[in-house]
Amino acid sequence: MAEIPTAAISRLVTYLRILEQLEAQDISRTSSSDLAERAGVSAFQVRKDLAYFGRFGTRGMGYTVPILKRELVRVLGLNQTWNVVIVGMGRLGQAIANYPGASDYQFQYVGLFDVSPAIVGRQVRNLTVQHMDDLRAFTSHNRVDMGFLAVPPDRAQDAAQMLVDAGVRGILNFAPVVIQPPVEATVQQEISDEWRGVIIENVDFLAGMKRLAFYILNPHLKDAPMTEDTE
Amino acid sequence: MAEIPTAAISRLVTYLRILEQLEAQDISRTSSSDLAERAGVSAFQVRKDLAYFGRFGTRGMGYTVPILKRELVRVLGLNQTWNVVIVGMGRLGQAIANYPGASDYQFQYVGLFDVSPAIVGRQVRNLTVQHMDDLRAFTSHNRVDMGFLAVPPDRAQDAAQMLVDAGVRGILNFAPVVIQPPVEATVQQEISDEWRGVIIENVDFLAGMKRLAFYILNPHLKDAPMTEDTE
DNA sequence: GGTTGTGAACGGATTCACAGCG
DNA sequence: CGCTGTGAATCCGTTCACAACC
Repeated sequence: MAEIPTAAISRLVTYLRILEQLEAQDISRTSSSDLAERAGVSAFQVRKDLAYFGRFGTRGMGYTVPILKRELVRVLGLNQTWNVVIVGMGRLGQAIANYPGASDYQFQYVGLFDVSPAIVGRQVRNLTVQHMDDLRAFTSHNRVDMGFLAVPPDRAQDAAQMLVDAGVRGILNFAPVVIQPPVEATVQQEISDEWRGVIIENVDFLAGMKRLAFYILNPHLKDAPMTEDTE
Repeated sequence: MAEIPTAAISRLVTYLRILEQLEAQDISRTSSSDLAERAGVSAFQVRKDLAYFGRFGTRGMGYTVPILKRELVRVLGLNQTWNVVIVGMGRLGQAIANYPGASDYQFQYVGLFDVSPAIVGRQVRNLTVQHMDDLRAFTSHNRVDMGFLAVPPDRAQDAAQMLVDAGVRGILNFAPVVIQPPVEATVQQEISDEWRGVIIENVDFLAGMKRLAFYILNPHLKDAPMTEDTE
């Protein structure tokens, strides 16, 4: 399991972003070494990462920006609509909802939820924040693919459970906690079926801050982000 | 270079968080398998990760929560004060500034910066947002260890350069771009000395969102986050 | 000539088995 | 006897060298 390195997927996202920039600058051709330099990795790495998914270039020529972009969009599953709910509409949830770029690839916020009376009912980006109690009813009437979790740490596990009960297929967890499938107390293997196949991805800013502190104190342990000779 | 896996550092941060929770629950002892279960990794992994930095347990007994916590705090460099400036005080910057937990380990926001007239002068968490033009003067009068970068993508590289010029030792980059040391146009190896040793850590929510999309479509490629048998 | 695509080699990270010690 | 700490073994990801091809 995991024949394609997870790190490769992160890099593909980076390559795609670079291709968007190239396209915006009307640059129509690129190469593995050009991409490598812009992405801060080796050209070998670029070619290997792309090779996991197909043959997108022309030998002797390089890659055509729009073609490679289209292929990466397809590979990453960004050529389809993703319906997203955000759970937790405090400052962080609002920042996420308003952050530009999510809609570029059909990520659509279809529902916003919170429990605080001060927040429920508020208008954010032409959506009205609903109460968490209404999440279940909402998802039974609307397709929801992902949930973004922006609640306080002590609420995260419960909120994640509600998202899974509501049938989301993936959770982007912003809370600094490890989200766990429940360890069903009495009956073996029962509740956890809902969790089977639910993908959890973490975006943890406090952890990033602490890693940064560590690497400032131990710079030699950091694999330098490659700049000069790319190959 | 990189005798200690970078992934190990991320896991140490997780262990530390778990130890805080245990302490809050007045649990004073734990073990590698207990930590492993809570962190979603194997017990081997926990022991190996800790072994990179010392011997913190007692054979036959396990670990004492406060002791292991203290040691991890020391290892991660969290037993000292870190002075932080935030560059970019839009919604995201404000959410970061107000996010609880940063001050737990002496991360102190000492300066907030932006370029927008609508934002400069505003009061956030008993600090007044200053103009980017004043960053240099500010850092010459105040020690600043890290910069958090929460500006729009097209501003990120420039803002990073300003932070480096201002002498920060690390950047936590929230913008969806690769921050690069400058490729000094004319003279070889000149400007990039300032960049030598500057650590860059990324927290990219748009990338997380796209990885999530990919893994929802290709769940078998995701290394399952370990739950059941921990060893 | 130039650049991609890829099997093989390498190195680093995880897993394992067990020695060490309370 | 139990759980840690760790050298050895394995596995996986990155690097490499070069064959394939425009």
